[in-house]
Amino acid sequence: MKRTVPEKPVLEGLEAKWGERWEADGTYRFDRTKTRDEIYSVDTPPPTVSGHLHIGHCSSYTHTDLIVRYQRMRGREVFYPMGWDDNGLNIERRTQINYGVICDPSLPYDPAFRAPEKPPKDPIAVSRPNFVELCSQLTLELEEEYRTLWTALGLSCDWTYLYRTIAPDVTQISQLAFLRLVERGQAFRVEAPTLWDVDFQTSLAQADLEDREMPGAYHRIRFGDIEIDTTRPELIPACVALVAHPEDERFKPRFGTTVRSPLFGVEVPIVAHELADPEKGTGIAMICTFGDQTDVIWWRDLDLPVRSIMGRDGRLLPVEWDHAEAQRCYDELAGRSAKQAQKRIVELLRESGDLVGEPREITHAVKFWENGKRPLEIVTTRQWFIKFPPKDVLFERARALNFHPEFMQVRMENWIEGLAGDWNITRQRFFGVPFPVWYRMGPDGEVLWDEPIAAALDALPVDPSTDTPAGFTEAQRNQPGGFVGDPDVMDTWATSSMSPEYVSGWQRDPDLFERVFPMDLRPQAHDIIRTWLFYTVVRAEFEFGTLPFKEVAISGFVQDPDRKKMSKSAGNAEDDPFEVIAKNGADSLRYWAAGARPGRDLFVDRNQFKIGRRLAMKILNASRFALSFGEPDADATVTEAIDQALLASLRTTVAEATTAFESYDYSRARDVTEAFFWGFCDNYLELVKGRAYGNDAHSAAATASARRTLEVALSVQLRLFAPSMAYVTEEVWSWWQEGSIHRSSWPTTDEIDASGAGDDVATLDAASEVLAVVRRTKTEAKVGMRTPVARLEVRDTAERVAAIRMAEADLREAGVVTDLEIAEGDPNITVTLA
RNA sequence: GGGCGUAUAGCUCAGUUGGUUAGAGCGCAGCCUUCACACGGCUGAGGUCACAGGUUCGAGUCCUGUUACGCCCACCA
Repeated sequence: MKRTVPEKPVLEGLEAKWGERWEADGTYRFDRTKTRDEIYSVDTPPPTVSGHLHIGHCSSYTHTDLIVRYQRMRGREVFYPMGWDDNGLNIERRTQINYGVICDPSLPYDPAFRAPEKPPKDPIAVSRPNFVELCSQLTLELEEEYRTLWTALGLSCDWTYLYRTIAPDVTQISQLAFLRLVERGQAFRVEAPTLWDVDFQTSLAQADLEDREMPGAYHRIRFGDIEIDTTRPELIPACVALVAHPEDERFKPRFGTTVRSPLFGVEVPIVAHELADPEKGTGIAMICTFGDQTDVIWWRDLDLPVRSIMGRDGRLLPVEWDHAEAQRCYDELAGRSAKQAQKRIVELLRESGDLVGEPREITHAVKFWENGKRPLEIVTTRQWFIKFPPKDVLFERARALNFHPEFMQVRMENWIEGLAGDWNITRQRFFGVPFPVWYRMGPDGEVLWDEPIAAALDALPVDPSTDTPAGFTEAQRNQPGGFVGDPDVMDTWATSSMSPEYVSGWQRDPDLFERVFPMDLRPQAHDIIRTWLFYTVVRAEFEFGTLPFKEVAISGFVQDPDRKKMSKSAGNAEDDPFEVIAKNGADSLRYWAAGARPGRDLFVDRNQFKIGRRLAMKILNASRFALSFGEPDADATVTEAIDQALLASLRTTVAEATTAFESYDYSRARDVTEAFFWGFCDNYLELVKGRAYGNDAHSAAATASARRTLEVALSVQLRLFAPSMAYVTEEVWSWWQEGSIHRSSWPTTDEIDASGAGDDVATLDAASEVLAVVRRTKTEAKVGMRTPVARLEVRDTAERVAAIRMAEADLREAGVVTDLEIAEGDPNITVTLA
C-alpha cells in the first residue's frame, strides 16, 4: 500500500473520524457464524442510567475494552454487547423531579396522559403504568448521552446487541426465569420477618445493607431481679423472652422460669441459646420481635411467639393490652417513631424505677439500607424469596472462577460464609420488572395470597396491574371472587443476575446461546461482588448447574485528586469525561485508565491525561518520521547488528506484553510497551536516522536494513499500543496499511524472529550508552546537539568494543563525531568537543 | 472479632523465582529554537525501600512481630 503520511499530524478530530469509520465498516460487529471455541464473549455490566457518567465509569469500561481489543487481535471473535440498566430507585427519583409526578398505584392507567412542559409545584399523581412510561422516556434521553460518551471513548462493543433492562424482551426473560424457579420450588412466597426501610417503605435483601457507626446508648433495665442491657428500650413491649448462654452458671438455674417485663408486666420465659454472649452487657439479653437479625434467629430456633409493635412507617403500631397499666404506658408510645418512643419510654422506666443508673452513651454499628436515612427495622411481611443453593456448592463455584486479581475471590467466599436466610427479591416499588402473578380474591373480598395465579409462559412479559390472568375478565379485578395483581416489583438484581443468559439469547436465540454461553469474561467492580456476581452465579447454578462465565476481571474505584471517594453525581467539571476527551483526546483518557493495576483504586490525575496526550503525539510524530525514509525494497533484509539488537529487544517486549495481557494485566502490558517505545525514540531512531536517510557513509544494504527494521518495529509497536491508544494507532495504521489495526493480528515473537531479530541487545545498549555520554558532554558544555565532536575515544572490554564497533558508523553520525577511536582498555569514554 | 490489600524519591507508581551501585514518569533545576516532534528534546539533583527482629554468603524481595492507611465479612444485646 502506498504511504500517505500527513505533513503535520494532529490528534484533534480522530475520535469523530474513526468513530464513524468503525461504525460504517462494522469493525467491531460480532460475526455469529463463528463457533464457541473461536469466540470470546463478555458479560458487560450495564451501567445504571441515573444521571451522568463520570470519569470513574470511563476507567472501568476502558479496562474491559483493553482486554477485549487484545482478545480480538489474538484472533478471537469478540462478543461484546452493551446494555443499560434502567431499573431501580434512582430513575424513579429523577422521574419524580423531572416531570413533577408521583406514583399512585391505585390509579387506573390513563393512555392520554402527557407530562406537563414544566414540572408543577404540587406533584401530579399518576398510575403505575403511566409512571413507568415516564421513567422509560427519561431513560431514553439519558441513554443517548451515555452512548455518545461510550462511542467517543472508543469502546469496541457491538451496538447491534444493545439491550435495556426495562425493555420487554429483558422483562420477559426475567419473568420467565422467575416462573421457572417457582415451578421448581426454588422461589416461593412466604410471610416472614423482613428487612424493611421505613422511609422508602420497601423490603430489602441482605446484600442491600451496610453498617454505619452511630451514636447509641446502653440502658440497663430491670426484669424483676434480672438486669439486662439494651440499646433499644423502646422494644421492651415487643419482648418475648430473655436469653443467656446455656453454659452460663449465673443463669443456669433460671432457665425454664419466667420474669415479668417492666411497665407492661408481660410474663416472658428465660431461655438458653449459644449465640448469647456471656461477655456482652449483663450476660443476658432480651429477645424482641424484632430488634435485629439475631432476634430473628433466636425467635426461629426457640420457637417463640410474635409480639409485633413496629409499623411499616417506622412508628409504633397501636396495640391492645390486657391490663390498664400496660395500656396507659403503651399509649404514650404508640404512633411515635422509634427514636421518639425511646425517649419517652426511658422517662417512663425512670419513673417506675426499672431503669438502673443512667444510659451510657456508646457508638455502635447499625444496619442501614445503603440508600437509606434511618436504621432498618425488621417487620413481618409477605414476600417472594429465592432459596440459595447449598453453601458447599456455592463455595465450589466461587473457587472455580478465575478472579483477576486473584485475591478478590475471598470476598465472594466471605459473603457466602455470612449468608443468612433466603434472598428476598420483592421490592415495594414501581419501576422494575413486575411479578407475573395474580392472586384470587375470595367471595368476601379477602385476597388469597397463598393462591397465586402464574402467567402463561408464552404470554410473557406481563404486567399484572394491566394484564388479566387467563380465565378472568378485567371487570373482575379487585372484585370479590375475582383477582388482584401482584403489587410489587423485583429486586433489580433479580433481573440483572440473568444478564449472561439474556445477552446470550437464552430461550430466545438458541443458535446464539450455543455460540457464546457460558461466557468468557465478567468485568465488574468489587463493590458488587456480593450482589451482581454472586446472584449471577446462583441463577446459572439453578438453570444449568454451571458457572455463567470463566473469568472475572475486577476493577477498582476512581477517587478524586484529593483522595475522597468519587460520588456518583459529583466530580470536578474539569474532570468531566467529555471535557477531558475534548482537551486531551480519548486516547489520553484510555492511557490514564490503562495505568490502573487490575483491582486497584485509581486517582483522577490531570497530569496523566497530559502524559497520555504527549504519548499520542509522540506516536504520531515518531511514526511519521519512521515512515518518511522511503519504503524498503521488497528483498531488503535486516543485516546490521544494531538493527538485529533492536528487534531482539522488541521480541522481549512482545513476550512480556503478551504474558501480561494473558493474565488480564493490561497496565503492565501498557508499561512495557511504553518503556520500549521511548527507548526506541530516544536511542534507536537517533542512532539510525542517518543510515535510514541513505547518507553517503552507508551502503545500500545497510540503509535497506534500517528501513526494514523501522517498518517492522513500527508495525509491532503500533499493534502493542492498539488496545490502549485505540485512535492514534488506527490513524497511523491507515497511513500505510490496509484495514483496521484493531482487526490485525497481535504481534508474536515468531513474527519478529522471522523478520531477522538477533539474539542479544549488546550493540544497541552499548551504542546508546556512548551516545548518552556524548549528549551529557554537550549539555554540560551548554551547546547544541548538532555541535561536532572533534574526537571521541571509547575504551572498554573486548566484548563491548566488538559490540560498539558494530554500530561505529551510526554512532559517528548520530554524535556528529569527526574522529572516533574504539579500543580495548579500562572502561572510559572521552569526548572532545570541537 | 475474622480476613484481604497497601506501605519504595516531594507526588503517582514499577521492581517477575532473593544476586553488582534501587528504577520510571511527573514535579524541580539547568541546557538545547535539533532539519519527526516546543502540544518538544537533552542532562541533572533527589531514596535509612514504614518499624523491630530473624533466615541467608547476600533481603526492597523470604519468615515472625509491630504500626499506619484503605477495603471486605461478622450473631453489633
